Amino acid sequence: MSFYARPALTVARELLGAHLIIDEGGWRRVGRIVETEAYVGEQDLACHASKGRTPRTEVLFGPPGRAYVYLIYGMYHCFNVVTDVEGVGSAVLVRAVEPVEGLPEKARTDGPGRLCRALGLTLAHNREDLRSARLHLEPGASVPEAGVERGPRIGVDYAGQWALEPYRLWVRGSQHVSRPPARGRRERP
DNA sequence: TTATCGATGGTA
DNA sequence: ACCATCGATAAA
Repeated sequence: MSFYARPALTVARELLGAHLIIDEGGWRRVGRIVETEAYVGEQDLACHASKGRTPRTEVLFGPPGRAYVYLIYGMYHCFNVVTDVEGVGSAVLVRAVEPVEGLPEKARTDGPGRLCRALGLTLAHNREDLRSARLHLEPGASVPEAGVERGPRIGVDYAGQWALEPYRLWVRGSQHVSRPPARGRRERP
């Protein structure tokens, strides 16, 4: 039973604090995951698997521990980790990391689109096995329960009641969590 | 500070 | 015709 062969919400929780490592093209970059979203299966109207098995979504139903990368709005990519057992179409979207290694000091890695741009993740990484040396995850310092905040997922208003489920998880107080306008209240020092 | 809008291309 | 986004711009 692998780390990924569990419900998306469980994996989303445990991915907080983990390191995302991409080592290819003579360039090693590492980010610490600070924000995730769980997409829990075919019944979840926000999950792409709810559209059924198509060439695009097939990877979601496949074995866990593979990458699901897709193009959104014609110009950005979103990086997901396929979760749960084979046959269940679920995944975890990585929404933000904090720069650890191999990234410009000014690089922004908050938000799924910006993080893929900064780390160089593209459709070329779709369906890639996450146990490879070039693209994998490693556990980092565990985030205590009190350090985890939860709320509704971003940008899935079309999903009706499913949009209200608190499947978005983030590390409390992280300066690298995405800040959508609706919530954009900057806490002062 | 919040609100609105357009870019841009795979997918169905 | 959508769309798990972002950045520019306007308004206040």
